[in-house]
This record gives sequence, C-alpha cells and structure tokens, in this order.
Amino acid sequence: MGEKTDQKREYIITKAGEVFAKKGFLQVTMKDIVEICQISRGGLYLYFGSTGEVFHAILSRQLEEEGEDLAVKLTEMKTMSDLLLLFLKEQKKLILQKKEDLTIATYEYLFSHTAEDETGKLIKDQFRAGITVLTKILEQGALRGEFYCEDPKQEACSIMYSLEGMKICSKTMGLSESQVDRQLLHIVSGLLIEE
Amino acid sequence: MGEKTDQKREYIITKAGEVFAKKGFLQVTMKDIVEICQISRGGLYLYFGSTGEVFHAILSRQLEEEGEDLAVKLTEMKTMSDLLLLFLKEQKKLILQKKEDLTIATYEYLFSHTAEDETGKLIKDQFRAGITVLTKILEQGALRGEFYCEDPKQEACSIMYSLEGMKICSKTMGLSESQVDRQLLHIVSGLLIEE
Amino acid sequence: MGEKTDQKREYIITKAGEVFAKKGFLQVTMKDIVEICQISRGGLYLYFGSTGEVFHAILSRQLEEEGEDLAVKLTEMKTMSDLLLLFLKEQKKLILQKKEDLTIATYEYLFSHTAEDETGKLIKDQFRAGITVLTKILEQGALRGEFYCEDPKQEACSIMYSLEGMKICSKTMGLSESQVDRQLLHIVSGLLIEE
Amino acid sequence: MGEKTDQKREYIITKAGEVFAKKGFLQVTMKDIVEICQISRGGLYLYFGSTGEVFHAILSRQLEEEGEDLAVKLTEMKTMSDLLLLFLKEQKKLILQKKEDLTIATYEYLFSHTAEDETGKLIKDQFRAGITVLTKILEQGALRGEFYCEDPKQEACSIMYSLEGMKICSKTMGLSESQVDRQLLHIVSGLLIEE
DNA sequence: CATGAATGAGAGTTCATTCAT
DNA sequence: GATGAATGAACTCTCATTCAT
Repeated sequence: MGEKTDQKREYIITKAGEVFAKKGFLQVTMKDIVEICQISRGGLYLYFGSTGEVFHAILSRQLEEEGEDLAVKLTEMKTMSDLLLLFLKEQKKLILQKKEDLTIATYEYLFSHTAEDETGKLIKDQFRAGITVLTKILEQGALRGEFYCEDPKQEACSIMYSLEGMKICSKTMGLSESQVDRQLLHIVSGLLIEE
Repeated sequence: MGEKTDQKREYIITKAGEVFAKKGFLQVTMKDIVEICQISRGGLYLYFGSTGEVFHAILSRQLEEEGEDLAVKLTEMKTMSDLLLLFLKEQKKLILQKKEDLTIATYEYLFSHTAEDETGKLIKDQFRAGITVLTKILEQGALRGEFYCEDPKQEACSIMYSLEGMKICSKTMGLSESQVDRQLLHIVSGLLIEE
Repeated sequence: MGEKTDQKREYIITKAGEVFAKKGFLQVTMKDIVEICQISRGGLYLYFGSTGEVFHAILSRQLEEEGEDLAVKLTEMKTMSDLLLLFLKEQKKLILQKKEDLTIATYEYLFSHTAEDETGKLIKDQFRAGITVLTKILEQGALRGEFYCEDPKQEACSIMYSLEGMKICSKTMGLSESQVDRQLLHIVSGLLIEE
Repeated sequence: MGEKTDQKREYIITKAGEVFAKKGFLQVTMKDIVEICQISRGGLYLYFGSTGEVFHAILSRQLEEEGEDLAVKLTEMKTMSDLLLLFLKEQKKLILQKKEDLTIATYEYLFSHTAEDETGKLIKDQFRAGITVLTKILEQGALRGEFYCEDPKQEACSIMYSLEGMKICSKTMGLSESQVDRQLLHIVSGLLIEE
C-alpha cells in the first residue's frame, strides 16, 4: 500500500512540475494541480497541504536526480579543463532550457518566502554546491597549471554570478544561444593559460 | 484641476511603491493599494485600471528620476576610471538596497508578462542603456590607456550579467556588503592596468 | 437663461434617445447618458434625477411630435379607407423601424415598473388613443358603407393586439417587410366590402 | 452521486424560476438566486455559470413539461373545434397567468440577446411550434367543413400575433379576463361557419 | 484512501450619487 | 449653473479548504 501511495505521490509531483514550469510559482493554485493530475480536490490534500509543499517535493526530487547525474559524469573526466567545460555546458543547458524549466517558479518561490524555510535552503544549498564544485575545479586546475587563477574562490563566485545573471536575463529579456556561447567563451578565455 | 489630479496620481504612485517593494508584483492587489493610500475603491480606478498600470507608472517615474540623477553626476566626472567607479557604486546601491526596492516586483512582472508590453520594454531599455553606458566607458578608457580591455562590448555584457546575478542573489539568498565589494573589486582589478 | 436651460434639456433628451434605442431601458446607466452627451456627471443631475426621468422626458416629447404629425395628416384624408391605410402605414413603420427605435426600451420600462407611474400612463394613453382613433375610423367607415364591421370597438382592439404582437415579434424574432405586408393585407381584406 | 446532483440542479431551477417570474431577466443577479436557494455563492457556480444559464435550464424544463402536457391532451380531442378551443384555452392561461410567469423574463432575455443563441432558439422554436399546430388545426378543420378559412397559414399567423399582443398587453397595461374572452370569441367567431 | 459537493472569504470592477469648487 | 473627483455599495467570479460518503 505504501508503494501504491508513493507511486501516486510521484505521479502528482511529475504532473505538477508541468504547471509550475508553465505558470511560475505564485500563479499556480491547488486547483491547477488537481486539474492537470485529474484527481479529486480532497485527494491532493491527502498528499500535499499547499502548492508550496508540492513545489518542495518537486525540487527535492530534481536535486537528487541532478546530483546522481553529475556524480556519474564527474568520475569520467580526466583534466580540469574538461570538467570546467562540462560544468559550463550543463549551465548553458539550464540557461537556455524552455521545457520543464522551473527557473522562474524557483525565483518566484524565493521572492515570496524571504524567511528561511526548507525549500529555500534546498535551493541555496544547490547554489552553494555549485560554487564549491567550481572552486575545487579551479583550485585543482591552477595547481596542475591548466588555469591561471589567483583567487579560485572569488573567481568561482564571479562565474556563478555571471551564470545566474544570464539565467535571469534569458527568462526575462531572452538570450540567444550565440550570446550565451560568447559569454561562456569569455569566461573560459580569462582562465586558460596561453589562450 | 489637472494639477490637483496630478498630485493625487503622484501620491498614489509613491504610496503604492511601498506595497510593491514589500510584496513584489503578483501579490499586490488593488485593495492593497487602496488601503495604503487610504482612498476609496472607486477612487483608485479613476487613476489606474489595474496593478499593472500602477506599476508601469511607478517604473516610468523612477526611470525619469534616475536618468536626471545620472546625467548630473556624469558631467562632473573627469576620468573613465572615475566614471566606472561611479557606475559600480550606483549598482552596488541597487544590489544592496532594502527600502524602496522594486527589484523583486520588477522580476515578477517580467516573469508573468513574457509577451512584450510597454512596461517590459521600459525595463529592458533600462538594462540595455546600462550596457551602452558601460561599453562607452570601457571604450574610452581603453583608448585613453586607463583600462586593459580587448572587447569592450563583450566585457560590458559580462559585467552586467555579474551585476544582475548579484542583484538576484542579494534578493534571494542574501549578500553582505563585503561580498559585493569583493566582487566589484574583482571586476575592476581585471580591467585596470598595472593592477 | 431659462431658454438656455431648455436647450440643454432638449439636447440631453435627444442624445439620450440614441442610448435607449441601442441598449433598451434597464441597461442604460446615468454614466451612459453622461458619456453620450459629453457633459459632467453632476450636470446631468441638474436636469434629471434618474434614467427613468430622462426616459419619461423622451417619451413625452416623442408623443407630442407624433400627435402633431398625425393631426396634420388626418385632416388631409377624405375617405375612411384612406385613413385606415394611413394608420396602418404608420404602424408598419413602427413595426419595422430599426433606428431611433424605443420599442424595446418602452417594453423594458413597463416590465420593470408594473406599478402605475406617469411614464406608464403616457404609454398606455398612447395605446388607448390608438384604439380610439381606430374605432372611430371603423365606425365612420361602417356608416358610410366602406367597411363591413359589426363591432367596431372589438375589431379595433383585435387589430391593435395584432399590431402589438407584430411589433414584439419584429423586435425579438425578426419580421420581414413582406410578412408584415401580408398580415396587414389580411386585416384590411377582412374589413373591406367586396374584397 | 449524479442523482443527488441532479436533484440539486432541479431544486435550483425551481427556486430560481420564482425570482425570474418576479424580477424579469435583466434584474436577476446570481446573488438573488443564491439567496432564494439558500446556498453558497460558490455552490451555485458549481451548477450554473451565469443567470443566462439558469434561465436556459428553466425554459428547457418548462418546454419539456408543456410538450408532454399538450401531447396528452391532444390525443383526447375529437373535433378540430375542440382542439382549437383547447389551444385557445391554454393560451388564455398563459395570457392571464400571474404566478410562475416567465413571460416578462423571456421578453427581456430576447431583447438583450439579439444575436441568436441557444436560449433564443428555444423560445423561437416554441413560437413556431404554436403556428404549426394552429395551422394544422385550421387546415383539418377547413377540410372537414368545421371552419371557414381560406389561407390557414396566414390565419394562424394572424391569431398568433393577436395572442402575442394580448400577452404583452396583459403584462404591461393589464387585461381583464373578460377582455381576453371577448377577443378569443372574436377570433373563433371569425372562423366558425354559421357564426 | 478517495471523492467532489459545499462553503465563504476575498479580489476585481462598475456606478449612482454627492459635494467642494 | 456646471464640473468631475470621490465614495461606497453591489455584483461577478475564483479558490483554498473541509467533510460526509
């Protein structure tokens, strides 16, 4: 029975993701979720008490999956340059993605939940994890002589801010792939020795 | 007549700004505005037909004021370095501001109005104006030998993305003044010759 | 001054007539009248306290005009058959008219003011006047041997009900000119001797 | 489930009928219906989205019932004269009815919905059905030598216009039973041979 | 577990009517 | 007389949330 229940939970999470991707966070109502899932109003409340709870569950699952994904890919890499390129390629995907994109919903969630909550922590941890990974890549790369980088930590922050900026510009004013490529190239060329 | 009316319009714009700063865009209702202005429901509709209209008016006025402000300050500057520092100082203020801060409301507006509208154009124009100004500063600075900068346009974009990223990080996960300072320093130090 | 005032009153009545013709009675608001007249809200209230008052004034004027009109035409007629045809021709015009048509507004007014009021009396008097005129025409015609008509009063009522029925059918389900002609012919042919 | 729901639907239709009979169509609000039904605002919207929908449902049911009613009575009749008298008796009831009377509401609906819609069609079909039935009665009656009637179709129209005229006169200026009787007699006496 | 009818709070919007100028 | 800004009541419609079945 627990299994069946879990399946339904998963089902709701998956379906609801579509709505959040389409409407952001604030404009999604429990009714929207009920409708896309084709379940009963009361049924939804058995699993989630609010749109916030559903959204939290969606993000949790997403982070898990991404984590596994990244871990797998990282182990296959050899040089730090490769790693950096991989990292940026993933980010590029996030910046340009249209479908299944929870970026806007995520920002809206953060905007309306300034006070620290579980979901907020989730998102922030993800961001910090990005900085950490990037810092390590840069540190290692500098040690190995692949990169020129005096202050890896600061450089990592700098890159992350740029990526975050591109992400939001992409969602609000539109960004072409070539614009993103140029900017990513600019970042990389500032690091690579003998560019 | 017109004068008195304009005063009331200004009054509403000013007061409503507080609500948008506090609640973002999507969660502001006409009722909120009515209440903070202490006017009647119907009274508000004499001036604005929706929260979107009020918000547009707020941004319009803000941009005017900022424009004048900046113009004054720019004429007082002598070197491009001074100009750059001034520009970044203004941006720092925007990144860290807490009161009267429409950043979140602006993002929420853009998120929920993907299709081009007047207000959206206003905001995008402002962003583009930032890039233009910055590009000119970098070009001039490079010519005068103040900066090291091979591709001013790209560099300007890069800086703007970073600033945008910091802006949003500041509103979502919080950013200390020293974090902002370090990042701004990082930007400047990448440009100045003989750093 | 009284003259000027009267002019404005007349102006309002004329303009407001357009609105009532277009929207009926119930759906006309004081705002509608203010707008079509391009006068101030308060200004309208100096002359009329409600849509009902405006409507009453419109009907009053209309009846006056119609009365004069008819009186003129009646004096020019010689035979009762001519008079009857004239009468029916006028009715036909009323049945088929599209512009300046207050039929619907009039019915709506009566529907929502079941209790006797001045305006109601006006309308009813007009209807009764129609019966009276028609009765006289039929009586005279019968005396002169133009018509076959045993009970002129009842016949007059009968014709008026038919006309009223056509009027409302015309406004609700649509009636072509030929349909009206056929019915009028049917009425006349039932009266004329040696049809 | 469906059964219970249908019961409530029927309950709303019945109760709402009272309001429409009392206030016509245009002046009935969803609030009025909510109040007479003693249900919640949202509850009403589960069944009907507008006053127009409720009204449509009322008329639909009414027409169904009337249809059955008439069919039963018609089979019991033998001569065409009997049928005609029955038909006129039913019409008399409609003309004089006070309770449960949707005449005014129906006219108001038609006035404010000139464009063809489902409800309008319903009403017009009912009117046309009346003409058809009457025409058949007159045709048969003429064939059997019961009536004198050269053009049954036109005569049927003529009678229907009179009835419609009486209906509206009854609702607007008032009509006594004896007035109606006299007029019905006038109609019949024009048809019966050896009058 | 699951359903979906029902409730009621609350947002948007429109106007009749007043009143200071 | 004339104006039009201002008020507040009234209406429409949507949802979060509950609860009997």
